[in-house]
Amino acid sequence: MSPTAALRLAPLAADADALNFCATCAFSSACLDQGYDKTRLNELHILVDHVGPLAEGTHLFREGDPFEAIAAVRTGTVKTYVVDREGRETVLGFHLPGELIGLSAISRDRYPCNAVALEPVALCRFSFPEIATLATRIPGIQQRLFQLLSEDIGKASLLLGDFTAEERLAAFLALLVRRYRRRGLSGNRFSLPMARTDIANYLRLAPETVSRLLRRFQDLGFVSVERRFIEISDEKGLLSLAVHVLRN
Amino acid sequence: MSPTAALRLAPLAADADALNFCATCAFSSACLDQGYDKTRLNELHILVDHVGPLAEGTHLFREGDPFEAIAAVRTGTVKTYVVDREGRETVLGFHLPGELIGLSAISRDRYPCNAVALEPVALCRFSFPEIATLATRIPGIQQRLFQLLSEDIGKASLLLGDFTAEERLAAFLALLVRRYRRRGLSGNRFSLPMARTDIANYLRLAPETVSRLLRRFQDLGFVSVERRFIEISDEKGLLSLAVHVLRN
DNA sequence: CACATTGATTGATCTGGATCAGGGACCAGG
DNA sequence: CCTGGTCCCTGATCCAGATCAATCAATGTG
Repeated sequence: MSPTAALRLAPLAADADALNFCATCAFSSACLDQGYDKTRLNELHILVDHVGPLAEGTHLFREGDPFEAIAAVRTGTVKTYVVDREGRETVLGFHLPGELIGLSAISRDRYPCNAVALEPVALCRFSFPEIATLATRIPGIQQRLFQLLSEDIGKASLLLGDFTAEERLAAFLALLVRRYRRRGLSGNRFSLPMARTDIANYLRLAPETVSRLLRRFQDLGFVSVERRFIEISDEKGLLSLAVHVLRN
Repeated sequence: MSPTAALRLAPLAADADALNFCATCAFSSACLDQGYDKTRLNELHILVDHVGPLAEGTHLFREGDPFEAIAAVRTGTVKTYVVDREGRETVLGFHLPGELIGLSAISRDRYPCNAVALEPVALCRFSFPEIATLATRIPGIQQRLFQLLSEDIGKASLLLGDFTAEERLAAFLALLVRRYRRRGLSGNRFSLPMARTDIANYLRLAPETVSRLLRRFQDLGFVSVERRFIEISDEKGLLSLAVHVLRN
């Protein structure tokens, strides 16, 4: 598969393995939660294409590519970003296992940004037209799609307000912990999949500022950082710095 | 109607007037565009509740209110915002005629923010559960809803990147022009419905900075500002300042 | 009318975080 | 082993925009 065509639609492969995984992914779990029968679940699974693993650095799509599919991250981390004409990069988000990519493309016919694997990535790919058609027959799917789209609207919270660098980075880390934990992964001890520069471009900071703040958080005893490895030793402390951003 | 319950569902009033207006609003225009027959259009219109006019300062909903309906602005301007525990306000957006409010509440059962009328406002209100049900029967409606939700995901573009105050304010004004024009309103000469403070809280600036920049834009000959009235005399000029933000 | 209130403007000063500059740690390839 | 290339860290300086402060214009209000 060519590097830039990971979300290009391929012949469907609804094998036992894909089916098994997809019982844990966003859509089919919506079905299971609501007790849909096996026949309907199969209707869903036939739409799912199991992609990857894709090597670090592989682009899932690039800005302007025709929109064909959305995807759920199965393993690994995906960065979405845009680049301005001066070559400066704005990171739009990081997508961890269990999270969706490509929702913002639904309203256009092209992807509005780039998506790249930060580490080896496996995906569940869904043809959007097909899943939308299915959604007209299975209300649970439609409802879940509305929910997922709506969730994404409010996602940028830590970037909206006029917060300090310290508040934004603390919130970023605290949210990472929460997101990993929600998916059953280790929340307090993990490897940051993205470079300092990526964090900086996401939080609108200089990479130097990210470095200095991580050092400060470590001096405060909230985390310990060793290259890309981070251990959250005082989550409460982090949350207390992030309280204005997270508002709870 | 009580001030804080403007989006509370009331007995449906699908009178001739509402029906006439709603031929211009987001959902029914989706139907008309796709040539749906009159029977189906009536199915849609029966769900629409025609609200207002609501006086300036009236809250359509407050953070934490139970989510019941989304709404399209018919006339006037609505500001959505959140307030942190120190009382500082973050403006999430301004909603002009033809634009939707409440989409970010779909994924929860409560509104995640406040919405207030900045000038007298008239709305089209839709019960979300009912329109979702209708969407399972009319694919055009479902598709339009997916589109509208998806559009909102990418909306925050001018707040994401690390742009200068000048770039953000120029982009804000240029987008206002574009949004008014799209709805057939005068794009080059209009009244800013929001206070300087609101613009500042939206763009993460101090109100003083907004004042100074408006003055600078005036000195550059791009606009002329007189209290809340603004005339865009050199749109190209504004766009040239905003080019990094708008990326086209 | 005088008087208070609210929003906008302008000037003076301060500062958080960017930028500039220099190293150091780690890894890959030869 | 060395060597070049990333990525990361740390210190010194600088500046865009915040903050502080004063004034002014417009709109009530009794």
